[in-house]
Amino acid sequence: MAQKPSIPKGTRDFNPEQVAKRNYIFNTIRGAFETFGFQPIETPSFENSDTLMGKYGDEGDRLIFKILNSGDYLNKANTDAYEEKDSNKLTPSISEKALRYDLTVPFARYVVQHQNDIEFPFKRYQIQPVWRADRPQKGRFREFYQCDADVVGSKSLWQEVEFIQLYDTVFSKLQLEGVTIKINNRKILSGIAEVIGASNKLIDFTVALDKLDKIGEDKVKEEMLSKGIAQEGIDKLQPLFSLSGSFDSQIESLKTILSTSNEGLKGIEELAFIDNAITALGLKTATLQLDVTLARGLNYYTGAIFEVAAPKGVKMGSIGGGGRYDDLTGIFGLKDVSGVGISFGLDRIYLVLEELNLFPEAVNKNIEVLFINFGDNEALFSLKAINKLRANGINAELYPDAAKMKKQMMHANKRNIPFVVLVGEEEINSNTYTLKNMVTGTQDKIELEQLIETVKK
RNA sequence: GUGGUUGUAGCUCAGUUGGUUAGAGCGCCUGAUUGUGGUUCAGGAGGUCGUCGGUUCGAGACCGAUCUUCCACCCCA
Repeated sequence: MAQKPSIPKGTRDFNPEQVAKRNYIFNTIRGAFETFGFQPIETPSFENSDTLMGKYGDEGDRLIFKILNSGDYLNKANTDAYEEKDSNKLTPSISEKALRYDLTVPFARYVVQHQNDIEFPFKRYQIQPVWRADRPQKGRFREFYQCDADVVGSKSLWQEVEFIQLYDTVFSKLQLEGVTIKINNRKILSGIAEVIGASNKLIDFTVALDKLDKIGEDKVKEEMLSKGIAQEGIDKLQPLFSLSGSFDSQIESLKTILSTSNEGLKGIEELAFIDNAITALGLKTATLQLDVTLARGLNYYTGAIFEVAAPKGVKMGSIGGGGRYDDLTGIFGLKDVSGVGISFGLDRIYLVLEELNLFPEAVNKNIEVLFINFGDNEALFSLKAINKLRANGINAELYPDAAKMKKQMMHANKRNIPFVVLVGEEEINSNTYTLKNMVTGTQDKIELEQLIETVKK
């Protein structure tokens, strides 16, 4: 009757080694967040559907996991929608809750709900799992962790500057050198759309533009044309496709292209400010790159847009993203609270570190000393010593059963425990301990203090 | 949501045009060795071939459905 157990597609179990590695990343990110002055909050795994639906676009709505109502949900279902087999119409009547899709929208909800208790500007960080009903593929899961840091209540561009430094700090600490922090600005994208007369098709326009390095110039033009953007408008984009070179020179070219758009010029000004600051401050290992084709999260970003690409040669989608949203809390009724934030994709960073072999050896907090169990008298004597080792910060344990010695040694070996201590009748009588080094295979009969010293090294 | 791909022992994989009791390496268990693991030697256990159904005298192999894996698209961390 035993059924073969399994877990849902796109989810994973983590063994002790994997958890240790994940914690290493979590701790690095958390440490950086805290030194930058962010404070932690947590929100529920699931929210009311109204809070999430409609915030991520149609595509986003499709990817939100809906939770079926409890009880006799069909009884209260929208019968018309049921008859018509209209899932979108039926869903709200049978599902009132949904799993968190990201950490930004729940944060906006949090800010609005607790606005009277929050001292602005409010810098919060949040490290929790999110869920998406996506088809899994490389670096894409249905359950994964996001590590977000956001500031609300300040329009200062110094925040953008700090976030770029935060990215640089975290990836440098993780020894992940050579990441590219791409930056763009929604205002520039709006400006370009305005210049080519496609203001009302901003999303279609940017989605197509975003694919430039993937499908090439011709295909991008094709897609724009098919979305109803006029040929003469597309012709005006020509200088954009050949845009290259340093941050500065791209800025200069953009000034020409966007000379007739006030909004576009504003975007350029913002980017120039950020770039000047970063140039003056310097980055440790990351590179800041202006990428006008970068178009993410347009359903709520209004200013800067960030995306972090793994070092060259690593095939992986973005390992971080973020941006400024001037009115995210507006949809929940709180106006004029500007926010800006970034996110780290833990699971993808993990894959990248694994691929590049960048996890430190020491992440695995293993037991260091195993005491062989020879019987109750010896066990009691051993535990007294173990208590002293533990008090000295040494991870030590006693094998629980007085099993065959071979079995106990084998256990130590399989767990990669570096030291084994043998305490039998002989040792008890002379108040000594036989310490065996499992790597070299050598062993010595020594006193407890000496044992502690040896293991500590 | 669209297209493709994968599934055989705990793990990595073989398995000829459908033909008897489905194999290997590694791992696991027992012993050589009752206070010594990692090496060696001897022996041993372990599979309803993802699941359900169909074709056939006969299916691990062929067909269908379904689940799962990985990949691309859409979108995204």
